[in-house]
Amino acid sequence: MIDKNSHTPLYAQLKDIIVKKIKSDLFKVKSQIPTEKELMGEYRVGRATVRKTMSMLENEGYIYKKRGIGTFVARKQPVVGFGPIISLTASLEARGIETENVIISKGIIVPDEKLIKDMKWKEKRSCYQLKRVRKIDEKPLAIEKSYFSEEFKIVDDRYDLTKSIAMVLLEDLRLTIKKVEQIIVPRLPTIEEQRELNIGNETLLLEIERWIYVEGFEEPYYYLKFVILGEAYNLAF
Amino acid sequence: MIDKNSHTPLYAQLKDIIVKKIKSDLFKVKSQIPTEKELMGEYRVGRATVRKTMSMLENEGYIYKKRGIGTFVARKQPVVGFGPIISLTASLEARGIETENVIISKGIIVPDEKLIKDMKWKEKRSCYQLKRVRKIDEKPLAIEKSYFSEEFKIVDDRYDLTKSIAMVLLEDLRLTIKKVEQIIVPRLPTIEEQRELNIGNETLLLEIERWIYVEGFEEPYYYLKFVILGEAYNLAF
DNA sequence: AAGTGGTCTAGACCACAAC
DNA sequence: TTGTGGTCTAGACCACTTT
Repeated sequence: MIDKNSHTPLYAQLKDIIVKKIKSDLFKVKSQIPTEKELMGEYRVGRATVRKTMSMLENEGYIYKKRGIGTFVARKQPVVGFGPIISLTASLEARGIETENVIISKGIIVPDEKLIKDMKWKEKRSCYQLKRVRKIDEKPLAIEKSYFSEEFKIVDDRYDLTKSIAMVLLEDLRLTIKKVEQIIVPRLPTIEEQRELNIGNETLLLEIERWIYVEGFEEPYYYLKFVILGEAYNLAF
Repeated sequence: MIDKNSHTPLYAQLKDIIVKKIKSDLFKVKSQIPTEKELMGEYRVGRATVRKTMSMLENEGYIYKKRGIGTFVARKQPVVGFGPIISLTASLEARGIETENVIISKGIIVPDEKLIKDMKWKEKRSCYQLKRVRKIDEKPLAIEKSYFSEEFKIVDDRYDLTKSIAMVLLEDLRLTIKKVEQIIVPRLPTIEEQRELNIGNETLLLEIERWIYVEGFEEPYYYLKFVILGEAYNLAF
């Protein structure tokens, strides 16, 4: 199994072996994998080697550990954050990660000058606002604010506001997307964000603004602004 | 400095110390920090502890190592998760999809007025262009054109141009990303694209333009324009 | 040849969870 | 009490870079 004379480090060889076993369902999701001691014996390697392997697998999101209990398979694919194009919800779901959306506030507001400009609207009119917090395993991951034209507001009892707004746009309202603009800036959290995300003042965030234009409307139909934990992509959930 | 009776692990204490020294400019960016042996002596800890500390600092993007030379300060702030956002390669690889990059053309060009505008440059100067086709299982998936300032061109024999340019930016050139802008427009292919991607004239493409700004430069450092098969992604924003 | 980081082992003690 | 993962040490050999 492991070639000690190979130029490939033992931990890398061991990692490949474990990944293959996970992908082939020999090690099933949520089930326990052999203990460190067992792996040391089975593959004739030292504990540091086993732990290096496990550390890498944990960082990539394949496994998670329970102190005093053992090591378990998290999923068959490594974790990434959100893809370059698709939505956060979609890309997390595609990897078997369940996210929870908690609605903080919703309703019609009268935007101030700054918000009008941020939304790239040409004139002032009221709009519908939705604020949500995205959570994974009870841990807050992102804060999201969405804005729509009031005339296109999503009626609360007709649509599930805890689902992807994007899917509502495309599938339920049957709109055709004409253009998407997006700006991403890394920055430090505000006091409010520190509280809402339960983080310190030095944890880096990604601030993402997104404008979605649909057929038939000159101005952006949907403006989204959200902050997400910078290290979200390698969190081992 | 380090309290061996504390409940905080030694590697965590050491990490805090190093981070503070980096942030306070005691360890300056790009300068070498003490060797592992020196840190072992100065803080009276074992090598595994030093290496655990350094490994965490490296993962967070604070430091980088040069084999046989030493360890250096990369930046004063940790790196955030831009990889999956700006690198198609990274996000596909994370799903276990292996892609192949074929270089179509490369070299220095003199941009015309339109390209200058597209790149968001303020004045005319020559630039380095790289055109690649991304393939999965021999099937063309995307056509990609990258543009850099000529002065920052990636020297062919130093970097692997079939890899993710974004990762070269972040990891090899050790640049800090300040902002990413992106525009996505769904559209039908041109005749040329139909030929290059081997598709019909009704296959939907996504045209993606991306500007990456890095610390120290006002204008975009990197301009990318690519088209990708629409079916490659679910348009679920 | 000397110095650096990369890999690896053997062994120790600890905190935590379950029986 | 037993077994798990968490931390830590001392020491060894290696590959790589510079002198």
